Amino acid sequence: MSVQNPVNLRLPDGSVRTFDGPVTGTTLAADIGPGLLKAALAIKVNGEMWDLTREIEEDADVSIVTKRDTEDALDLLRHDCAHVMAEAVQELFPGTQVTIGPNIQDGFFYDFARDKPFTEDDLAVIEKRMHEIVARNEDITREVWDRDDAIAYFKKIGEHYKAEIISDLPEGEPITVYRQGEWLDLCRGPHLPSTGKLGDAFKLMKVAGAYWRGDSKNAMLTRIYGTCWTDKKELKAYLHRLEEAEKRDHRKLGREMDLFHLQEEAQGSVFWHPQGYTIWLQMEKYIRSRLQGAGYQEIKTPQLLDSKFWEQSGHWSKFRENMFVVPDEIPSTEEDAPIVSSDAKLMALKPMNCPAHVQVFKQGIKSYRDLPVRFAEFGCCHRNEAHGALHGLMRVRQMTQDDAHIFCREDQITSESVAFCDLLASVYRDLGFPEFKVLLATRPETRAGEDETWDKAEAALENALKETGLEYDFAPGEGAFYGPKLEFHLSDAIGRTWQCGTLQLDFVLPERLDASFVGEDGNKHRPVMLHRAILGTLERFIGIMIEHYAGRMPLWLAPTQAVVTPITSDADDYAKEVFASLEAAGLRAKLDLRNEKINYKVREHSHAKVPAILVVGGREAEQKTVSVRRLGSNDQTVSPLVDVVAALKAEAEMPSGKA
RNA sequence: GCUGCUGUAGCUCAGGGGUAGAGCACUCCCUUGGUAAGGGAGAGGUCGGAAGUUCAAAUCUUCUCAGCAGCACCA
Repeated sequence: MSVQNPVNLRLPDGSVRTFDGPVTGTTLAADIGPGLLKAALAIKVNGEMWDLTREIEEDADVSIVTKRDTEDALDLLRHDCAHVMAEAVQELFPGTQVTIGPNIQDGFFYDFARDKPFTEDDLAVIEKRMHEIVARNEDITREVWDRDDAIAYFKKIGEHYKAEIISDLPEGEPITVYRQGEWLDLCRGPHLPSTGKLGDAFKLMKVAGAYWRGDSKNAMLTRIYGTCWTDKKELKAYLHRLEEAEKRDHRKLGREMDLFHLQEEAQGSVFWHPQGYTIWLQMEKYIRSRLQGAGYQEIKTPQLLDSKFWEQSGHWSKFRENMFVVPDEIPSTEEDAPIVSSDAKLMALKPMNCPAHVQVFKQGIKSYRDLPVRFAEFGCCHRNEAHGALHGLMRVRQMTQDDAHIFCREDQITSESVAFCDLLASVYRDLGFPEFKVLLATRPETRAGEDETWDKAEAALENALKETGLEYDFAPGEGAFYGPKLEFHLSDAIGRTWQCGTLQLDFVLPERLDASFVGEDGNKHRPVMLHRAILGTLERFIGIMIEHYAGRMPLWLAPTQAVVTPITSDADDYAKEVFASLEAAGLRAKLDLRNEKINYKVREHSHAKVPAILVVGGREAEQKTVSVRRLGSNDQTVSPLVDVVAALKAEAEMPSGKA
C-alpha cells in the first residue's frame, strides 16, 4: 500500500474539503450534513456522474446529485428502475436472459430473451416485486472485472447476450458489474447507492417485441417499457399528459369530427368525407398560392407507368419492394381461368414523381436561360408499406405529396436552396409551426456518384443553410443514395417532432434519365435536380395539424366555420337571413333549425369544434345583431350582424406568408 | 413483415356453452326552451371471417382477416 495523499474536493460554492485519502461520495455527503446524505443519489466528479460508493482518489471539482438536479436524477432513477425491473423479472421468471435496458424519453425499457413473451398481466406481478425490492433496500455496489473472466462468467450463468455485449466492447474499456443484493448485471453505471432510493414513482407501461440489436434478421426479444419520475406527483402528471395526447389522436378526432375514415378493403388509403376534404382543399389552395408566388409551375403526371420506365429510373432495383405492380393485360373472364397470365407485361403505380418530372423537363430543348425550371405536382403516389407500419393518416399507402423538382445549374443550387428554406419557414409559420429543426443528412456508405461531387453537394447545402441563418445539425450517413438532403423537423403543440419537409440534391437521376440543357457555350450540360417538399404529404400533414390544434383548426381551415341557430323557432327567419349573409361573404356556414334547446345545440356544435356559434333570438332579430360564442370561450358577445360577418370574413382569410 | 393484445348495434362499452344488453347517436311524438345533454315512444346487431368440438357456440379449439402498441421500415 502506498502512502496516501490528501484529497481536496471543491464544492460548487467554491469551498474545499480535504480528506486524508481516497474518499467516497457518501463520506463527503455525510461530512457536509445528514440531510444531504439522505438526499444524495450520486456525485458528479469533474462533471462526470459517479456512484456514491466509488472512491475518489484525486483532487476534483465535485457536486452531490440529489432529486433537485432533475435531469441527472431522472437519468439515475430511470436506469436503476430498469435494473430493479430486471432483478424482479429474473426472480420471478428464472431462465430469462437480460440483454440491454437503456433510458429513453420519459422512462426506460429492458429487453429480455425468453421463450414465452411477457403479457400485460405479468406487468402487475413484476411491478409488485419491484416495490418489494425497493423495500428491501438492497445495497448497489460497483465492481471492475477482468474482461475474459466476465465473458466466462456470463456464459456460465447462461447470459449469452451479455457475454456477446462484453465481447463487442472495445479493448481497454473497463468492464463494470453492479451487484444489487443477490443479483448482478453488467452495466456502465452509475447507480444509486441502494434500491431504497428509487422510491415508488414508477410504473410499467407496456410490453412489445423488439429485435436484438434492432435488426429484423435477429431474434425477437420481449421488451418491457416503464416510466419513472422523482416523485408520485410527477408520475401522475406524466400519465395525465399521455391521456391528453390520446384525446388529440387524429384517428379519434377524425371520426368525431366526421373528417375521414379508413376501412379494411382499402388499407392505408383514406376515404375523405366532405368536412375533411374541405381542410384538404384549403391546404392545397394555400400551397398552390405560395408556390405560384415562388416561381413554380404546376404539372400533372401519370399514375401508371411501364416497368421499363422504372428500370431506367433505378426504382425497379432500389424501390420495387415498395411498389404496386399492375399487369397490363385484359383480365380473363373465363371461370376457373387465371385472371391474368403469368407473362403479362407489367406496369407500376408511381411511388414517386421525380422520374415523371424529368420526362416533362426533357420535352423540347432547354437553354441555360430557361433554368431554373420548377415543376410542382400534388402527386398522388402509392407505396406498398408494410402492414405493421400503417397508422391513420400518418402512414398510408396512397399519399399525395406537395412535391416539386427544381432543375437548375450548379451555380444556382445555393440560391435555390436558400429560396426554398425561406419559403418553407414562411409556410410553417403560416400553418402554426414556428419551431422547426434542420438536419443536414450527409453521404451514406452505399452511394452513387464521385466523392468530389458529394463534397460539392454537401458544401452547397451547408452554404445555403448558413445564408438562411437557420441553425442546423448533421445527420451523418443519412443522405439519400443519390445525394445529400436537408430534413426539416417541426415541433407540434405537445412537443413532438415530425419530419415533414425535405430538400434533396440529386446529380444522379438527370444522368440516368439523360436530362440536359444547352449551356452558354453551346454544349449539352446536365442540370442538377432538387427534390423538395414542404408538407411532405397532405395526408400526414393534415393528421399533424389535427393533433397540433386538437381539432380546433384556425378559421381559414375549419371545415364548418360558423353555425347559425335560433333560440326558438320564432327566430328561424332571422337565422336564415344571418346564414345567407355568411354564405354571401364566402364563409362555410351551417344553419341549425332543429327543435332542440339552445344548451343542447351549443354543446353539440362545441363538440364538433365549430369555431363560431351564432345564436339569434327575438332581441337579435329586432336589432339586427347576433350573439357570437367562440369555441373555447364560455361567454358570448352581441354585435351587429354586418360587423360579425366582416370580422369573420377577415379572420377566415387564407395566410399569405406576410404575417 | 415480426412479437403481443384486441375484434359484440353508427360510437363507447358490458355480458358470456342454451338462440344478445346499456348509454349516446338515429326515427317519431310532446316540449318554443337565451348559450355544453328537457321528456316519452320506437327502430337497429347473430356477436370480424372460415372450419372444428358439442344435443346446443357469440361464448371453447384451430386457422384466417383487420385494428391497436412496439419493433423493423419510413413522408
